[in-house]
Amino acid sequence: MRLSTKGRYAVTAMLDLTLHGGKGPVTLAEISETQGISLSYLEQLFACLRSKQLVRGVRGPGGGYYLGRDAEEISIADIICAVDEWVEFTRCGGNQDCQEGKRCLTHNLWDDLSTEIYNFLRSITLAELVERGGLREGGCVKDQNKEADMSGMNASSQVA
Amino acid sequence: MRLSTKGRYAVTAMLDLTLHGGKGPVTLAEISETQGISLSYLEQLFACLRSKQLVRGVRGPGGGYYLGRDAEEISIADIICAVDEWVEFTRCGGNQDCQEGKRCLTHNLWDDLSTEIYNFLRSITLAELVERGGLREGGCVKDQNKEADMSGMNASSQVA
DNA sequence: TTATTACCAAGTGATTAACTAGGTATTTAT
DNA sequence: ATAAATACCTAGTTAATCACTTGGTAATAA
Repeated sequence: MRLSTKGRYAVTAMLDLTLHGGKGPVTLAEISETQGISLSYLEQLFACLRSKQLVRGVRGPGGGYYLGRDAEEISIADIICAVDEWVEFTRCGGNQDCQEGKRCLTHNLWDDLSTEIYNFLRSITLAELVERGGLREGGCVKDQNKEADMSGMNASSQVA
Repeated sequence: MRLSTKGRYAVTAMLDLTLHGGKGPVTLAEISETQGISLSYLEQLFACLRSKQLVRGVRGPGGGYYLGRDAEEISIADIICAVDEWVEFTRCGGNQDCQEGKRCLTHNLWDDLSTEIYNFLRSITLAELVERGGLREGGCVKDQNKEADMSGMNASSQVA
């Protein structure tokens, strides 16, 4: 799993699309203006999203983009995987041709972690994000100061 | 939150350190050999880890690295944050000087998501990874077929 | 004293991020 | 039929980052 600013741009743009998509298609020019992302860069991101059927483009005046399917059926993982390549990390290429069991162990551990993160991101849909106006409802952590928040304590948010 | 191959290298190296750290310090040369990471690159990663007190170096023959504190008290988030800079994404710089409420909304949504991912990674310690020999079996998410699971993402496994 | 290790700094080629420039194709409005 | 607005496409470009190489210095056990 790769999680970079590129993926954030895509998620943010898709959130914008979800929020404004009710009143007809949304143009990239609008998203560019609202989110402060260059138009051509958005075009590139949306080319990726379109190839995965996450968005649907309508040409001509009055055109723009719709979500490719319901916001309930688009996960954050879908979006990030569409624009950020899934890079394979292990040297043994997924095969079990490692020299030592130890080496395979660490590889497997990472693979599991990677899968765990993926499943977590897949469990969050655009619809949920918009419905709840955020992820923290009720007991979740409030993080006004991120630095202070990281320095201590456990605030385990229960995940799926 | 930034999650790249650099962070994976660091996590893998720390896992190696946790696994072999019981019998005295572990040299970077050993990790380099076992994990297939260049020695000098490891040195750079461990300089970051050391500055955050996640590892402790011992010089001289017979030297190497220890974990900076108990494996129970080192989270994946600690490791990734040590080597991958936390890049601020939003344009308004965390301030509330956005033009529209809508824009702030998407920003907040992303911030919440980012925090959620961070909390998730913070909830997983090195000790847990090693104890359980992986993340599956019982804990967070049900066991599943990984291949079928990842069919949604572009699994272009190009290996260096 | 010597070998072994951590530690440090500078540089390199390849890749990526984010953007710019300049198009073509399709559709609506006039 | 024409013009404007939009998606869609290709090829750059600058800066940053990745993973690594080179070539050291400092501390310490044998």
